[in-house]
Amino acid sequence: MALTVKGEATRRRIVEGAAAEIRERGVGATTLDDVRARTRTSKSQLFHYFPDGKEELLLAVARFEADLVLADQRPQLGDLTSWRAWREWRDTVVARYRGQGQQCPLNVLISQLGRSTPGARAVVRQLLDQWQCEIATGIRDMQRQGEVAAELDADQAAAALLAGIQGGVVIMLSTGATTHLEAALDLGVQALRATGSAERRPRR
Amino acid sequence: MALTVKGEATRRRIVEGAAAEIRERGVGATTLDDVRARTRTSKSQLFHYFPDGKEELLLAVARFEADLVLADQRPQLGDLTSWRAWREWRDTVVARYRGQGQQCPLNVLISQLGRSTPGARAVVRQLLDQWQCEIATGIRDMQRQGEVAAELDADQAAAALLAGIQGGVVIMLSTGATTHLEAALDLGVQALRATGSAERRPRR
DNA sequence: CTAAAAATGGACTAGCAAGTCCAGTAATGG
DNA sequence: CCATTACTGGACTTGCTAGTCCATTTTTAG
Repeated sequence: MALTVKGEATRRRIVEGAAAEIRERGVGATTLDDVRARTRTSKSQLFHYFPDGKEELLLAVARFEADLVLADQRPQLGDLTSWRAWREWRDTVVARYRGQGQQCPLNVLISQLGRSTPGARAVVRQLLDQWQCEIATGIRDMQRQGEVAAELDADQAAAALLAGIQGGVVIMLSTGATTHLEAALDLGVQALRATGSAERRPRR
Repeated sequence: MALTVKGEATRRRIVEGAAAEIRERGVGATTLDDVRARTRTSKSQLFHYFPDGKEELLLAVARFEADLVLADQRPQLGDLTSWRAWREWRDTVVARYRGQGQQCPLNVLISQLGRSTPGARAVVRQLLDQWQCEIATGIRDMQRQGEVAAELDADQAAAALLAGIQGGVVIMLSTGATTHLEAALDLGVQALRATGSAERRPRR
């Protein structure tokens, strides 16, 4: 079943429309008919491009959203090579999540899509993995520059930072404020910097 | 509509059964018939005790779960008056979430119930508020003892810690591991302690 | 140009889930 | 007691949603 140019475009339109619909109304409230109406397609088209129906479509949406989440942090994430870059990354993340409010790809993916099927869960795991890996790479770079203590476990620190971001976003969706997200990022980065400036007085 | 003793018991049975069902299968997959079967009740009983139907029942479940989340952290939370107590609290939280695996009241509340109605969202907000407040109280206590730097913003630190916990739990639900939760708690507490032992060299 | 493959439209089905209704049984209180 | 109120059982209705089916149009490739 090779896709023609037209078919490819239709398929993309369906995925993007479904993603938008889900962001606006939640996965539970989104029906295939909603997607159909929004993307100006017919039932048969939906099942033509996603033979396994809704489940397959949701998986495609999950992949789409996962790509978006990381893309939204480019180019800063992946180039955390100075405290200035860290600052810019922090600002980018905060601005992104403050701006989009309730319509959050990350939340849709992790809390809604990621719960349903093993496939979607794998997509989530891969996203988290990559995300954490890029943060850890940034930390190691700062260690190489002597800005962060060499003894510090970069993976653990990246894990904590990532957890703070996830939690900050989750909380934002309930409170509407980015306070917690900012606190987690600010204190997380601050803790990293502190290890560097304390180099002179090693504990052991 | 005053409740008799029997009525009270039935009502409670419904809420608890619904909560368990939702924890096991998710809110989206839980139907009133599931609850009915599990609690050995009839349709008319469900609507007798929750005239507004499913929505009202879900709100009751949300309140129930919110109480549980904090109760699970007692007595440590609310008595964070020594580093030993902090350590025990950390262990309690980790053990709880490691033990319950996918069946997580906190997640059900925040990610599933909290999305649906304004009422449920209010319940979530109140839970987070109280939680953060108790953490902040613990930090202030440590400040009074000189174990944490006095200049530190206790509310901001509590917010960051809370975000780390939320994120750690969310990540655990995708990965199955408590790595991130532990990293967030450990580094969070460690950062607090570090401010105390650095008292001698105030920055400004 | 023309057959095969891809894409599309939309009616139709089957099943499920929320909510309604009414009839009947316990409990309560004066 | 006995009338009123609370509680229970379960059949029934209504509406929606995923998924099916087939007829038709468009595109592709030889």
